[in-house]
Amino acid sequence: MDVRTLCLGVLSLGDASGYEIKKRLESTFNHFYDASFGSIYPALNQLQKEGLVHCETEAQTNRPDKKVYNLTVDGQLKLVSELNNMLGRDRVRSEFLVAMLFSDLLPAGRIGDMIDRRLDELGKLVAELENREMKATPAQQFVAGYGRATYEAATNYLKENRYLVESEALLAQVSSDRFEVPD
Amino acid sequence: MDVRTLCLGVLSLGDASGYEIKKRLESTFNHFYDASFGSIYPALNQLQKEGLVHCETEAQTNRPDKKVYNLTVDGQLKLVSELNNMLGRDRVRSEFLVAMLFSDLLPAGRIGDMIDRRLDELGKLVAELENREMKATPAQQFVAGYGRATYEAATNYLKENRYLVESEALLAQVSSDRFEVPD
DNA sequence: TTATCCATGTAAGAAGTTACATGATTGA
DNA sequence: TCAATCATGTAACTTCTTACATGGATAA
Repeated sequence: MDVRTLCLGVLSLGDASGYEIKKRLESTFNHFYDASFGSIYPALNQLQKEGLVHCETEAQTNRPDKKVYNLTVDGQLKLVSELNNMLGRDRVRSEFLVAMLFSDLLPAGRIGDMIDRRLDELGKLVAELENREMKATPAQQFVAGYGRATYEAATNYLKENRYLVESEALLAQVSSDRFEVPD
Repeated sequence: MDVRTLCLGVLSLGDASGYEIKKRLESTFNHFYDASFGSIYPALNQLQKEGLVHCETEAQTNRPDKKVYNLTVDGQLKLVSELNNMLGRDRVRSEFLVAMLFSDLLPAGRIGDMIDRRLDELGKLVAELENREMKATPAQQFVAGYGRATYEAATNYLKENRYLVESEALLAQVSSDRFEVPD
């Protein structure tokens, strides 16, 4: 999945400029995909060259012309074909889990802070997704609900199991076999 | 988080060669990080230049010498410092969710297949994590359990809500407003 | 008055993957 | 007989991010 396909997807929901595509990614794909302007603008130009999108320019005063893109028939077909080939596995990059894995190298208080921060983030994500589920098509509800379900599970898990990485007693046992504390 | 820090982390659990680091990533970090040989070997050489790891070469017959790495004191300090700065957000890349978001552009049967495949993958991940939780330190249990909790939540969610993207009736309503079916 | 919104684009750089080179041993 | 395991490394390539260029209008 590259930014080009992502743009085709957003455009299938309605015509948009590069700027608007970025905004819509933030509000709809937020929790499982994103892209910067530096990748979106070149992607759109390339899609246009390939005839997958069509562009109409609206003149504007005091700022660059707004270029509104829409899918061509070829673009629609391309999107469907890409969707059919989405067999890739999900990939997660979690600095939080890395830190937790090595929690015995950090002070217990620091771990507690990290978990609190994470719970806070999860709470915000859940609230946002709940809100999003209201004004959405069934497919959008499904995807937002999927995110909410996993975030809620993560929240509960953290609350119930944080003692595993915060207990000084457990930590001492393990870390004595690791780095020796210098004098 | 780059591959260099990942290598420092694995080495903090015990000395290892580049090859072994890859294997341990697969068995321990599998569900939230990975790296290829093409990034691990250069990372180790760079870490050695910086004095963060030390290397001992074991001669072998019929294959390249095995280079076993271990953390230096500087390496240990660097790892702790990196762990303290892990404030980055989790990022998920899910082709599955992208496909679901645009499910009204695909035949309902295809969506069903994708969900079945996904349930299968999730089942395998849960089984593997359950197994891993047995023979692990508290921190490793915590991280494996976190993964298991979210995968189980995803599994239940998919089973209970798949109708949202599989129902032909719902699909027809929505997609009639999107692409027109050509003759 | 400072930040954010709008609006597009380029260039340099970071960070990684894939594919290749080499090649014996072992298990299915 | 075919694939996987062990073992390191390089080079080409892909892909994306960050920072910059430009700059008025508007909201806090």
